[in-house]
Amino acid sequence: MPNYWLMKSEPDEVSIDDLAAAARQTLPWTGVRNYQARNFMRDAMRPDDGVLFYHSSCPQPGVAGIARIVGGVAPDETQFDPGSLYHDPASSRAAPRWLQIDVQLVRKTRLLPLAEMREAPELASMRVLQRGNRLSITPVTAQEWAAVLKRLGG
DNA sequence: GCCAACGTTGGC
DNA sequence: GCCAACGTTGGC
Repeated sequence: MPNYWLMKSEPDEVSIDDLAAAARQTLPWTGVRNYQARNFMRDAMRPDDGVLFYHSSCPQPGVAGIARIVGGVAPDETQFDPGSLYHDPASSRAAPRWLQIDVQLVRKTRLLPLAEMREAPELASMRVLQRGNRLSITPVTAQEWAAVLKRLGG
């Protein structure tokens, strides 16, 4: 049985349209620098898991599309790149600290705004909506997944 | 730009 | 291990 996730991305960096334009509509999810989020990738994410692609830190935050996990985890290449914003000088190829996983577009949807999510009783339990949540990757229950898809119209 | 909330760092 | 200081996230 697949798991479900919500993954935040700043559209200025990687938007749903960037994912749609990528080769095979697939991009490596790089730049995660939080251990809890990393551990989700390492321990719990599996190919074919469902992903709610969420736009954050932008004029219209919310779910912008559906994606899925493809392939397995690998060292996040940006941690080794001194020119990257995500460079981590404390990490090494011998003992990589950060991981990436490939995400493939399933379909772009209408934008489901954060404000609408907050008003929806059936979404009230979503981890991303909990006070103080800052995780860039959060688990989504099967019930929440179904409710979001229903609200997105399919 | 503001600021609440949280995670990390580092001195002790 | 404690905890203050600092940095980051992210909505508004």
